[in-house]
Amino acid sequence: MGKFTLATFNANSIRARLPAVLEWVKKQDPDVLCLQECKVQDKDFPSTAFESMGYTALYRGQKSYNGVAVVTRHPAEGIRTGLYEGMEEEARFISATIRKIPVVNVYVPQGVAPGTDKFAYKLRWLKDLLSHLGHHYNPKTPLLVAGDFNVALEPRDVYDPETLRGEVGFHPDEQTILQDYLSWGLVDLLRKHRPEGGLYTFWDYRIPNALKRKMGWRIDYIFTTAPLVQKSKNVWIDLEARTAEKPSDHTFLVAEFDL
DNA sequence: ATGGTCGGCAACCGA
Repeated sequence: MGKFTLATFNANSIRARLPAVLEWVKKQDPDVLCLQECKVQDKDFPSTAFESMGYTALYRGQKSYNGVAVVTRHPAEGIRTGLYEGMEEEARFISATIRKIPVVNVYVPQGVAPGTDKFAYKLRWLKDLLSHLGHHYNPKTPLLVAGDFNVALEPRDVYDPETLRGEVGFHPDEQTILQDYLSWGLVDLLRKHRPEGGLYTFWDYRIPNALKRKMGWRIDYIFTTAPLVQKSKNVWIDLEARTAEKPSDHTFLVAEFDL
């Protein structure tokens, strides 16, 4: 028995957010932090900042866009980058085994708008991620899948479901695929613990005072399989992290386990 | 009230 916490955060540039992320890590002391949209090439990733706090950073980035990282204070093995063979540079997928638990961290394509090539790519990416999970893992064994999925699954996951229905991020074609993740055996840990609406992890910068006006989306997830659902003690969205001087458009989602 | 995002990176693109 022992406490184990995993958090996920779309940083929208790890370099712009580094002081806030370091402060959060220092305060919350997570075992594992999954980051998305690091927006930094590997040679410039601020790994020493995490190392000085006793963590190891695993990362795959590219210039300007995307980029994922797993920050861990335990040894990691079996590190994989790239959902597709030969597409590691896309920098949307990183996985590693930590304390014998496979951890998969993803930044799902945003999709732009239904009907576009990028939307079709998003749907394919979501399907291929589930295929990847099915090929490599078993829902009867421990598995953690975290990240920015860029999809709100249900009406309670957005501020105005009637208006937003059919838009990118709240489209039935996206939701149908994400529902297949649940059918396969993944559990949306936030919803195991917190069924109420109004819980969001993303606020569009383009909507003024979106946080204050409660105009958010819940598009970040921590999924896990049955053996870890049993050991899941609590899940929360950390809104205090949004009070930073320059907040990301997302905030931290945290899951605590008793392993 | 005649404005209204952010980050990367160098003119806009992506979110």
